[in-house]
Amino acid sequence: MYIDMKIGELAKRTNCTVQSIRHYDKEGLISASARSEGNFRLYDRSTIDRLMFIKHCRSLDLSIIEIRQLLHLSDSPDERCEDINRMIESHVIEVEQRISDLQSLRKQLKSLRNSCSDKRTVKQCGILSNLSSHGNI
Amino acid sequence: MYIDMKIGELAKRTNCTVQSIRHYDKEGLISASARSEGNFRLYDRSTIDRLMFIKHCRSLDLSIIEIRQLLHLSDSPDERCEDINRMIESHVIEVEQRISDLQSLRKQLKSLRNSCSDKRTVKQCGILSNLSSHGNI
DNA sequence: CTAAACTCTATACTAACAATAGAGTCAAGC
DNA sequence: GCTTGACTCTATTGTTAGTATAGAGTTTAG
Repeated sequence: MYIDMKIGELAKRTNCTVQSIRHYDKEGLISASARSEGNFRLYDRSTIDRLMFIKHCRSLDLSIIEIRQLLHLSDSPDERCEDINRMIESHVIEVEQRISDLQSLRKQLKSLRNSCSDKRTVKQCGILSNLSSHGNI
Repeated sequence: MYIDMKIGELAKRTNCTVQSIRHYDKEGLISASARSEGNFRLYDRSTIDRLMFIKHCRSLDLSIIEIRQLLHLSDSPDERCEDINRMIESHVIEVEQRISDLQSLRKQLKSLRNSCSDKRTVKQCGILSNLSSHGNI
């Protein structure tokens, strides 16, 4: 049951790179259950779950700091979970803000792109002249 | 006409910070027309335009490398401007990809947020248990 | 001439890793 | 037991576009 594995096997099983596991280790998100005589990290199976949790959070673009908080909270199962909700809520708001910034950016870029065709020279390029003007496009 | 100004005045006129101007200087996007006896950077007025151009590009999230290419191209006014068009085009595509990534992220976060209410404890928290499960939400 | 305001270079910091160097460890086969 | 190849270790550097310092030197107004 308590099979220890080295970092390479953990990496394969979780589809992480060895470096990022070491990184999470250094950041305190996971830790080796032991070290071999030669100082190799040895992990038990529960680390797989923990790492999958971390990967899932990262895929949602939660920061390492936020993940650390979540892992800390999950070690205090009787606390109220308002903090978790608040974190996710503010994360949603951030993401929505970034989406709307990017949408406005896309609009500007598209209008920029339409201001020139390939056949002109740089001197006549509508893109460059638009970028050079002080006002907005 | 050839009024030289020091970095602080240039910063005020362009609404850049002094540090970012020095940064652009180090990156080769702008350069001082001269130095004072005491080694202060002295800029002429045309640098204001150049800096506004840079700011405009940065507001469109063009990288410093891309801006350097644009500035280089605008020094070769007789070249064809395909490269400029291509750069903007691929930038649009990148931005659109990022938007769609973020939209899917928002969807996941919202569904996550709906999986728990404030009144529960961490132990019962739907968010944590969702993050812990291996599959997608 | 002094003091305040400004500027200089160089360095470290931000996020989340990836890449590398140089050294050491482990496991299998002979 | 020894070699060899695969693996792992720590530490350092790089990535982006700046921001924030430190400590020293310069300029300018009064």
